[in-house]
Amino acid sequence: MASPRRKRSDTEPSSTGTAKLHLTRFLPYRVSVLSNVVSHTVAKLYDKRFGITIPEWRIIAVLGSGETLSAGEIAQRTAMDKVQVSRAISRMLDSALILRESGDTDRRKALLTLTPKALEIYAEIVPLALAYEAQLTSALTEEEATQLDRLLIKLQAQADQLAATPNTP
Amino acid sequence: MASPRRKRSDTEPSSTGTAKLHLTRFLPYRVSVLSNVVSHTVAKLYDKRFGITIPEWRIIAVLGSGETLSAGEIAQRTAMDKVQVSRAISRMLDSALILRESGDTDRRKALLTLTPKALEIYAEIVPLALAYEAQLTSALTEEEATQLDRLLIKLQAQADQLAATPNTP
DNA sequence: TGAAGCTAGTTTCAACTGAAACTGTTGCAA
DNA sequence: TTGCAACAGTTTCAGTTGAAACTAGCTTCA
Repeated sequence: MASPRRKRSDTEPSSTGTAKLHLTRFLPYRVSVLSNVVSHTVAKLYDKRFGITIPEWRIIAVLGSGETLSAGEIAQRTAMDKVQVSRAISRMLDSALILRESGDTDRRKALLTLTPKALEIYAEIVPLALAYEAQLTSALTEEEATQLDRLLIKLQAQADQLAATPNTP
Repeated sequence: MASPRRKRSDTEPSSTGTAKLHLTRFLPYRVSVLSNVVSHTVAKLYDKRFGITIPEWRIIAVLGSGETLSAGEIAQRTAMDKVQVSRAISRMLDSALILRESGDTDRRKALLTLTPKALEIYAEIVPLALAYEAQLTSALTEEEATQLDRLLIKLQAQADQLAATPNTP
């Protein structure tokens, strides 16, 4: 493998002082494009066969083990905001995918459980989802898959931290 | 490093026939969450200081070198659809960030160029964008960054192919 | 107690989105 | 030529989104 003397960076300070940027090498752009294609493909999978959206699928995914959670807990685990969760839940109530009963100790918290119908969907979707994931990673070696796992964890941690930082003054 | 005997997969065929899935280990979900955080952070960067959206920024990015492109070419290079591009352009015309003149040879194609004002924004944003990218990858070693690059390319290629495949019959 | 301030979840509003329909332009073929 | 399919870009429509305001229930502490 030829190894370039120095990693060719996007930065090109150039005598004029104007740095250049190639979108196709810009990490945020690349991640966004990848995410779009993947989400779109996966959404088609869910929607076509079961008529559910990604937020609904995520809720089914976290409740799929039979657990009972509040809307807030679902929001945390699915990385969605509470508005999104609220709306997905109301759709799922309409389509009888979820049961809601208010808690005894705290009546603000609604306890949410999947209906048998939703559990069936879960049981059907999971293999499809995993099959897609397997196909996606089939282009990688076992070692690369492990690397990917580690890199994603690191990037996510760093992205979270940078997002939390108010603003580089 | 302890190496697990076998990669612990999400699949859990289990005697009942119901596979399980942990959202937090599901690649499409992970990529989506990462993309959201990153995009959100970056959008704040653009929006706060320059009042532009991500589509507008992308257009500025591809035209930033001074090139003249048609809307269709912009759509291709930015991975946005033509509707998104059309709308971004009309906003940019309003805010005097872009110039449009119809081509001589084909009057359907509008030739688009950035105004000096937009070029200034470009010159200001690029360092900020690159700084963010640098911070994001600062958690990685040089080698890891190279791996990431390779993995993203592979994943994108595979995702594109799977998206193109009509439907696994 | 009970006023003030949390927290959980919902609603509202204005902006954004994608798919499909549409307008105008070009190229090709009869 | 004219007629028609293909193409570039725009508009429409119906739905989705996120931020902020709001309602309702809980907690604290004077």
